[in-house]
Amino acid sequence: MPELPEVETVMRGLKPVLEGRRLVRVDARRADLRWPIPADLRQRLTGARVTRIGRRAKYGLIDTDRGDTLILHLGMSGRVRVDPEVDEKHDHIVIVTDEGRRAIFNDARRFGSVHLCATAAVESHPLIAGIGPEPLGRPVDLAAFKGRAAPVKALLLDQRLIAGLGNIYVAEALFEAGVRPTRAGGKVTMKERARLAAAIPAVLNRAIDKGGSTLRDYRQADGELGYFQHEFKVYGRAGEACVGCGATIKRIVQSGRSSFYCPACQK
DNA sequence: ATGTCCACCTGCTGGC
DNA sequence: TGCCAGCAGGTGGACA
Repeated sequence: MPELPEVETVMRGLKPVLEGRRLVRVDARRADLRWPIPADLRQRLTGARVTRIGRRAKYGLIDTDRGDTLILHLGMSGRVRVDPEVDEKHDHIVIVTDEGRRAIFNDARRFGSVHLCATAAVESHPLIAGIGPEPLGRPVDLAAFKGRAAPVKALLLDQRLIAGLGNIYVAEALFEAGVRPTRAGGKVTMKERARLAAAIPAVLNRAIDKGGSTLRDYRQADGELGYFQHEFKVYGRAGEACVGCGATIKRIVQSGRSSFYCPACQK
């Protein structure tokens, strides 16, 4: 589920559950996900009060009054359930607050991760230090495309250039900008870059808005992909008619991953 | 530096 | 509760 909008949705869902609350129990039910789960997770978090819920790129951030930040990555299949009625396979981390509310991190494929880091050092954490600027709340800068031979799809997926895009929203943003995923970054014109710079936050914000409304409806922090999927214009729609022109959406494989685009609308 | 590929892991779907 | 191939939202690290 997890590109920027899904992570944002999950963290927004956790905010009313965790923020300001004291954690009375934090358990890890296995020793590692993608990376080892900190052995002192329980010790450092039990009894701490959550001061802030945030996000950086696709990382969820939970700050505590002890100066620690829990850094959470959802990987490919990570989900968070709030106050679930039943346990599920792959429930790895359980957080219980002083109000008795529970947040459970479930990740079947275990590509997700959990780290603990001093709050003041989050931006210099090895996994976060190299990440590029956030695409929301400030202009997206695509100057780094200059001179690059790699396909624009690969550049947009590179978290060092822009934070938060994944396979789905890259496809959607490229469609909205009318640019084919195969174009070399350096050959994307200034005009196209400007369209892309506008399309990226637009697509992400629409997805967040959808997630938010679903979140309110279901009172869940479960960022399950599904909110926005009915609004995808190209992703997963190979063989279907383009919503813009009726041409058939194509699927190609770039560096082992699916790309979808309209051969007529995207140049 | 840049571009490309692989590995990590489980679950689901569709074809046979 | 059939089997197998192919697919899936990420990304660090190893290569040329």
